[in-house]
Amino acid sequence: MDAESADVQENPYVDVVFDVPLNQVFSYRKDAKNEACPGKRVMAPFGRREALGYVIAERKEPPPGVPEPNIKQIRRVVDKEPVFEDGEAALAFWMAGYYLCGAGEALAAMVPSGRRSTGYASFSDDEPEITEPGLHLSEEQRSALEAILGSSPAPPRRQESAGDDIRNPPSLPPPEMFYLYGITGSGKTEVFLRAAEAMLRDDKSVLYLVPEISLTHQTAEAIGRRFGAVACTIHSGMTPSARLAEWVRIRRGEIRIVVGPRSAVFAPVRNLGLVIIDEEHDGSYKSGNTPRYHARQVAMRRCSAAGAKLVMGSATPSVEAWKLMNEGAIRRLNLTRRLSGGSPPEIIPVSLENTDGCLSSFLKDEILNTARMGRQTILFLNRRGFAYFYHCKSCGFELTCRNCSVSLTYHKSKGRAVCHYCGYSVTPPGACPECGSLEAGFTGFGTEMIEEEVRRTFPDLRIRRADADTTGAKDSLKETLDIFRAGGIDILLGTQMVAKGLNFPGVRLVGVVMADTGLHLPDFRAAERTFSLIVQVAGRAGRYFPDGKVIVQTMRPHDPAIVRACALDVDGFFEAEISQREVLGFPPHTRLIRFTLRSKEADRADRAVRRLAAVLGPLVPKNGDMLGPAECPIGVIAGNHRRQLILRGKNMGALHRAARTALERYEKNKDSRVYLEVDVDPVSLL
DNA sequence: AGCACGCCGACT
DNA sequence: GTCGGCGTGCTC
Repeated sequence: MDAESADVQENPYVDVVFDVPLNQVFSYRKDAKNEACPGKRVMAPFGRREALGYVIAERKEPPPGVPEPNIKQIRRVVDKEPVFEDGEAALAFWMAGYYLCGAGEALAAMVPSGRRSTGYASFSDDEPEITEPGLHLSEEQRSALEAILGSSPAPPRRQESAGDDIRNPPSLPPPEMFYLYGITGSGKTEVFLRAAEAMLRDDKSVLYLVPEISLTHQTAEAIGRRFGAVACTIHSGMTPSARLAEWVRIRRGEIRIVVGPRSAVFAPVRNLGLVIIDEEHDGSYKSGNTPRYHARQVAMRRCSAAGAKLVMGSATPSVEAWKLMNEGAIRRLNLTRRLSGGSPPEIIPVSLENTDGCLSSFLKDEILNTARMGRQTILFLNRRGFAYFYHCKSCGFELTCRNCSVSLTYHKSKGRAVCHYCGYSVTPPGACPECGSLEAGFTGFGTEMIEEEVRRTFPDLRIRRADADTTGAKDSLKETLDIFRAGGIDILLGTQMVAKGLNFPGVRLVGVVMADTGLHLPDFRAAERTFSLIVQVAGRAGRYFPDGKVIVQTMRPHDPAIVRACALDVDGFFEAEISQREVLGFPPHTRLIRFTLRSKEADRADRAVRRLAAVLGPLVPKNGDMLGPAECPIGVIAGNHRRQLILRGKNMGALHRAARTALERYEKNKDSRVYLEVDVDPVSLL
């Protein structure tokens, strides 16, 4: 071990980052056994405790300004072999800069938190690689594939070298990007798979991102069948140690194509050649907690660092992607034709304005017709609750959560009114608590109420509901869908999770019970989401029942988002939406950084947001502005009073600089019991 | 983030 | 007299 002892002499120290909201690197003397090295996790004395840290570098001397005696020693090394490398560390520092978090927080989000990595080769019981005999590609598919593969081979960018380079990520030109824009059933998946295949043949690796939950399994299975041993799914049901084991195999180059949700964008594949983002518009690509990263953004960064290509796909792109396509930064590849040749189903908007109850007579008739034909119906509700609230017709009183400022939703099975944010519940009062009127009660559309109405209206039909409440047991949804597929259910009722049922041939009718739930929300993406939902449902529906019908019930039959969705006028919608966003000054014409402050005590939250506004205000860049301080649209959640400040501008670089100095100057410890959260490129402003 | 230190009020 | 909530500061 001469080399090692020479190394101790050479580099007796290591630089470590921790999973804390600090933008700082700490140096330590190596552990007694001298196992500490970059890429391993270590336990180190940190303040008055011991904490898990990530070794990002070695060093010859103590860092400037820290005298040797102040330097502590690493206690214990967690991993036998490194679990990340310079490339990942560099990505973590880039994330820290972009998302304004600590580099350690970013690393903690990328590296699985499993126990120690073993260092032993894992069993390989995988089947040999199977490639399905080539189906014929359509003309459109073929030219899309050619475009992706045939474009100029990007020169491999330099390998991130050790040293300070890791900590100061350079800005890089954007990668080559493509968008498979086309309805479901137009064969996007096959193009993705062929492109992946070509990359693997070329000795490169592939990341295949899919939205959380929904499509993960079927895509993963398809890929496993096709690529066998090289494929690997990082499903969310994996234990941390299983995840770490897979992670280590990927890092060793044993696995070269990874399928998984958002976090799979970090998979440490060797020689990355291609990242695929399926259903690019899907909201689950944006992380909901601290490094609030967007997988698309991280993918872009990884691709440009590696000289890899990025291919996205959806029938309803995000407004951001649409704009980049128009500008030419993303090359659009149209898939306009269904492979099965069928045309999209008829989409019929129906007004609910003068309807008593939640089913229009038109929808009722169609359900009956469908049942008489021996076919099946799916009824969609886009969210739990929301419109189902306690309301007094005399005085206008509304029953709201005492912790959160949202309306309570009545759950008949429990006989209680429940808050969907914090779980608080009460027995609903018989008369209005304000004025005593008996003209008070629950109105609106909740899953349960619709179920009841459907049962009342169609006593002879077999009805089943599937949503987060009935699906508590894991396999219950699968079971319901199995019964449905077998024809044992006439009407399937549920939220987006029943979308899978659309693949079943027995389905003829799809009803979106209330398309505009959420349209009134104070969120600049409301129209985009509503539009997307309708088009997705319709698109998926049409794939399997060309003779079928989609009925979209709405309170606002003339709302442009709904009209255009029903006409499947995607271009028209985006054109209107983008100019609307421009008028209002919202993304993608501007960029946003959102600061939310929350506290159990309203006055603390108020004080904090005012102090932050005071430091941020003077730093707002030219041609930018600051929205707030204001109460968040959902002012209270689970007893936390929420305040927000939104920094808006044209140029993210300038916003970053302003935000960073504001965060430095804002002494957050002066507001105890107040929590600050920073969200760069927020998706929702609720 | 955690965690300790040190400062005031209010209790056995 | 001390217990404890709360503001402050620090982490190689």
